[in-house]
Amino acid sequence: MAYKSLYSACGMMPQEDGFTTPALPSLCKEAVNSASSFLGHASLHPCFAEEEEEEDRAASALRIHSQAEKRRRERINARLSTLRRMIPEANKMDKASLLGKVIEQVKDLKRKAVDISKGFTIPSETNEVTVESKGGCEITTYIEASICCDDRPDLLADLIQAFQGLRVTAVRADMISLGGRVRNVFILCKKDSQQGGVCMTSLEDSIKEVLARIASSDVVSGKRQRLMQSQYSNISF
Amino acid sequence: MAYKSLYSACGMMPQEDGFTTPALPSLCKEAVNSASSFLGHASLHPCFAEEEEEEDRAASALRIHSQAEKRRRERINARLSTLRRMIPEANKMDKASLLGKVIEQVKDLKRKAVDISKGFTIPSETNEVTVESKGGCEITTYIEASICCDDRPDLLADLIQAFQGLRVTAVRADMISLGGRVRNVFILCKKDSQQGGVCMTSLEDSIKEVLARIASSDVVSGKRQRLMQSQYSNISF
DNA sequence: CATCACACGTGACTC
DNA sequence: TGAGTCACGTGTGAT
Repeated sequence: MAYKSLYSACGMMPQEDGFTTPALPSLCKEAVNSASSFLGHASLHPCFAEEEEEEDRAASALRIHSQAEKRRRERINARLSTLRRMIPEANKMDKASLLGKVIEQVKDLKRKAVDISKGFTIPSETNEVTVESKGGCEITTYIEASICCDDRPDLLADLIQAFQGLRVTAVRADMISLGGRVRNVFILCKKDSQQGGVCMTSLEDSIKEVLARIASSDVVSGKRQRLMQSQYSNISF
Repeated sequence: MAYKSLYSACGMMPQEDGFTTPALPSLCKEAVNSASSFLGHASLHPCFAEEEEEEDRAASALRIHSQAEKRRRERINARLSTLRRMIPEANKMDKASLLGKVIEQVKDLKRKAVDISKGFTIPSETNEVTVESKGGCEITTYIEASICCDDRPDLLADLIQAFQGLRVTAVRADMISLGGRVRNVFILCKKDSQQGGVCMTSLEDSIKEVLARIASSDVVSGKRQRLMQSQYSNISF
């Protein structure tokens, strides 16, 4: 009975959904016609006569099935084209390549978001100093230096003075203060382009040493009351 | 001739790829057998005899075609699976719903990234000062103040001093310096909890005035050479 | 029972 | 022409 499936409901072909579909004329109607005429030609067997009444039901079931499947395809393809609209220059790409680009995008956005919000972590209770060399471009290299310590009015001035003394300049700085504690993250690079003058690791060590000294010099009393005074701290991904 | 497509190469069914496929047995072989036997029954037409030799080629063409199509499906589904792995709790979702979630994720990440990097826009050529009251929580209100001007060594010190004079404190600060220009964004709140002491709009006006004065006081010569010294500036979405 | 979602094979089209 | 992509209809299992 499998050839019965050739009696599909190709009678209606909506096909007026032109968003990305190349509007195939779907020549299966001819196929059905030729096959049915051939079978009609071979309908000399009387054993096929009593199946006429259930063919209608089967045919209508197949028709609504194919319509549902078409709707499903349209749903998926609609999502796919809005996704294609969101990805730069993905207008003429395979579905697979498009999805690959989407994966890349999501990974990239997540990584960027984490990178950006790295310096936004809430200041911790313990003093912390990290110095880390970042890649940078081929001309200059960058150093990411972070310090987490008690806040005080002249902390920033001390840091600036320290950077000037080390002949590095901050091209990027993030500071978040919360209840007496502060966390600063700087992206530093060498001041004048005296590349290769001093060893990179020794410069990092110097920065680390200076920052540690600044962090531990709490002039004011150690602990102040901690109050959640900033809504800008809970950036979660 | 469309029924010729029933002679497909269902003889080999690899089907050993089980990652997500429920391993359908693909009963089209029965369909082919029944159909072919039926056609064999009706092969009383001698005009079908000379087509035997080209049926092999057509069959093999169909086989490699279906194999290629299977590979294509596998590629798409592999991307879909990795995408499903990246979206939280999308393990049991339709393809369409999964793609919807992906769209949502991408939009959300882009929006968050833009929100975060709002203060991180590259310093512009013209001086700009904006002061804007942000919502904050019910206890304190925040003021977002940004200044874009020429960079100079004591700019930060001037700003800090100005904020101290206005009795506001920065709970959050972003600074980006690019080629002699700098853009600073501060989230300010009143220093000691003297709420309602001064009118909010007059405080904003004072901040704006002070920042404008600081921005326009270029002690050094106006234009320095602009060099692209930071990779952290071109955050594009 | 119907409905839904999936994989499959196939015809049409493009490069 | 041959490899690759797409939409389509269909069979099938799950809910």
